[in-house]
Amino acid sequence: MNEIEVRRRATVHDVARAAGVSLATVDRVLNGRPGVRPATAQKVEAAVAELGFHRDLSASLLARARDLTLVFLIPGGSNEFMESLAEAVARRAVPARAERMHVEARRIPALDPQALADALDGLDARDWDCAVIVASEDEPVMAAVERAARRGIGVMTLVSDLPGSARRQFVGIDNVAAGRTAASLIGRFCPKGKIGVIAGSMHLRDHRERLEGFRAVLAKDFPGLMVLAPVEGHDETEETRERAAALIAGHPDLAGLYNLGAGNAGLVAALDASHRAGGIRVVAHELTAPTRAGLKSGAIDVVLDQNPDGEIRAAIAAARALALGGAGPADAEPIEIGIFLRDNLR
Amino acid sequence: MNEIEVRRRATVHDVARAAGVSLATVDRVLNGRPGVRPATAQKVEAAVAELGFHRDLSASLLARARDLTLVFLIPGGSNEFMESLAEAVARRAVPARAERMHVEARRIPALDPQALADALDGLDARDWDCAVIVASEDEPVMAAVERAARRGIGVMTLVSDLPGSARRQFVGIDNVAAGRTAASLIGRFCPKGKIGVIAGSMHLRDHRERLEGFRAVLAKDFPGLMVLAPVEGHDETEETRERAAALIAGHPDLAGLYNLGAGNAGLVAALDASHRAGGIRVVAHELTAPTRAGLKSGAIDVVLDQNPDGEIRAAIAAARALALGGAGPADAEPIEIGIFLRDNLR
DNA sequence: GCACTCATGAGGTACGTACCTCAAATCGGC
DNA sequence: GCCGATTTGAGGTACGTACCTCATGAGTGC
Repeated sequence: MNEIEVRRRATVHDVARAAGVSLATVDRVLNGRPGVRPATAQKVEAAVAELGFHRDLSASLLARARDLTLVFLIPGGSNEFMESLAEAVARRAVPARAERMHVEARRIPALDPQALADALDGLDARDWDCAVIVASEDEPVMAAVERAARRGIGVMTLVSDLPGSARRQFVGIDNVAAGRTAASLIGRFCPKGKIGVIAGSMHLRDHRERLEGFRAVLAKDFPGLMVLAPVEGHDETEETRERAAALIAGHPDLAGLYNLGAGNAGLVAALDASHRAGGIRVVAHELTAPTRAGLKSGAIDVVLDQNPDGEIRAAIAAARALALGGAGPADAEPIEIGIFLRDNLR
Repeated sequence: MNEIEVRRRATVHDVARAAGVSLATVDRVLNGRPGVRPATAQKVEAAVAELGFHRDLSASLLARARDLTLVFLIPGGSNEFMESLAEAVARRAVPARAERMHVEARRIPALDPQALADALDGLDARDWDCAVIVASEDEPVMAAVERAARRGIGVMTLVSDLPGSARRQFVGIDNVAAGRTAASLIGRFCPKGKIGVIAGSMHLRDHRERLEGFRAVLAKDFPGLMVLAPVEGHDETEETRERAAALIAGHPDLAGLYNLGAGNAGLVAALDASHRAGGIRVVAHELTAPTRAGLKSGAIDVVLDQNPDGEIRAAIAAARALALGGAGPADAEPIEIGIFLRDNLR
C-alpha cells in the first residue's frame, strides 16, 4: 500500500541472521532462558535494537498456550468509585478475552498497606503476567512491588501512583491538575468565605496531589478565600458524613466544600441534613450513584471524574504494550479529567 | 485460573465437528467463499452461534499475510479539528501496527459530498478492510457507502453520523447532549440578551444535532434569552470571522455566542477586533490551537471537546471488532464530551 | 443412466513465536 | 591437550486461522 507496508516487520529469524546466531539462541535471550554467554546475549540485543525488532504479540500469545493474564487489586469498602473500577474490569473482561487476555479484579481491604503487600506477594509469576494496584504510599507496598517485579510480574499503578518504586507504568489522571481545576471552579463560585476540604487519607498520593493543586490555585488566584485544614474521612461513607457535618456545623460562614476523596454518599447526607445544601458550593470527585444524585438535587455543583472504563481500558492496553516491548515504559496517553455539571451527566 | 480460563475457546475445528462438516466448509462459510449450499451454510452458522465461536483475530491476522487495513477519509480545509484528527491517526499508526493493523489518513475536500463519494468508490476492497468517514448527509455519500459495503468494505462514521445508511458503526459524541450542555452553560452565564449561533453547515448532522439540543434547553430553561437565527461559516476561518463580526456588530445587546462548528480562529479574531471580547460569553467546540488561545485570552469561556485521540482509538478498536465478529454493530462505548475552561486545559 | 456441474472432504503449507530435544561445538581449568 | 561443563545449533511440533489443491461425493438435466 505504501513504503511502510512493503517493508516487512523484522522477525526472530531476521534477528538470528543479523546477530549471526541460531534461532534457539535468540529465543533464549528474548525469553530470558538460561545458558547464553553475556557476550552472545549482547550480540542478539544489538541485532534486536538495530532491526527495531518487536515481538509479534499475536503470534506470541498464539504460541504460548496461555493468555496474557492481568489482575487488578482493587480496594474494597464502601468506596463507590472502587466498585465501579471493579465493574469496569468485569465489563472489559469479555472483549479482552478476544485479544487473548485474561483480566480479573480482586477486592482487598482498603487503606491497608499490609493487605495489599500480601496480595501482591501471593501472586504466582507462572499464573500472572501483570498486576495493577491502587497504591498507597507505604513501605510494605513499595517492597512488595519490588519483589513482584523481581519475580517477573509487571506491576502498574492505577488512580494513585507510586513513583520511585519498581512499578512499570501509572494509569490515571493528573491529580495536581484536578485539584487546580477544583480550586478554579470553587474560586469562581465563591466570592469569599471559608473553604472546607475533606480527604480520604494523606497516605494516598492522589489525595495529597489534589490538595496541593487546590491550595496552590486558591492561594494564588483567590486570596479572599480561606482554606480550612483538611480532615480525613478515610473514603468511608459514615466517617465522611461525620467529618462533613462537623465542618458545616462548625463554620456558619462555610462557602465551599471540596471532597477530594470518596464517601460522597456521606457528604450528600450531611449537606441535606444541614439544610444548607445549595448554599454551599460543593466540588467532589468521581461520577458515581451518590455524586449523580448530589448533582441532580443541587447538593453538589461539580464532579471531577476519571472515567473508570477508560482507565481500565488504558491499563489493559498498557499491559499489552509491556508484554510486547519488555522494555521501557510505554507512553500511555494521559486519562482526561471529566467535568460534570447537572446538565452534562452521561 | 478459574472456570472461564479452563474452558477452551471454541476453534474452527470445534465448529466443523459440531456442524458435522469439514474444516474446508467451515472456512468457506466463515470467509464468504463460494461453493456452499445454503442449507450447509446454515448448519455451520448454527454451530457458530451455539458454540459462541469467535474467530481468533490474532491467529487470523497471522494467517493472512496482510494486516487489517483501515483508511480514514478526513475533510481538509482550514478546519483545525480535522487536522488534529489526521494527526491522531498518524500517532496511532505506530501502536496499531503492533496489533497488525495498517491505518492511514487521507484528506479530501471538505463539505464536498461528491469528493467523499469518489474517494469511497476509489477504494479497492482487496486493499482496504474498512473505511472511516466524516459524513455529510447527502445522497451521493449514502449511495457510495452502500456501494462500498456491497464490495465488502466496512464503513464507519466518525464525528458526524449517517443513520439509515450501510455504515456499520458510529464513533463520536452525543451531539444533542453537547448542544444541551452549551445551552446550560450559556444560560447560567447570561441572565438575558441575545444569543448568536454560528454553524458550519446544516448538511452536517452533528451540527444540526447540536443546534437542536441547544435550542431545546434554552427554550425550556432560559426563556429570557433570545436565540438568533444560525449563520453558516462553513468551518472556514475567514468566513467564520465575517459571520461572527457581522453578528457582533449587528447586535449591541449580544450576550452570548455559540459556535457549534469550526473556524474558531476567525471567531476569536472577530471578538478581539470588536473590543467586546470578555463581554460576550462564548462557547465553542474542539480544543485546538485557536480555542486554546481563546480560552487563555478570555475571548472564549468554555470549549466543548471530543478527544480526537480517543475517537481514533475507538474507531480502530471498532474496526477490529468488526473484522472479528463480522456481524452486528459492536457496542462501542460512547465518546465523552470534554468541558474545558481556562483552568483545566490539558 | 450418462455426462456434467457443483458441493464437500481430506490434507497440505504458511504465518511468527514458544518451547522442546538432542547433538555438536566451545569453553575453562589443569 | 584432555576432561567435564557449559553454550550453541539444528530441527521439530504446536498454537488457530487462511488459503490452496485435488479427489470424491452428490446432485442436475437430458
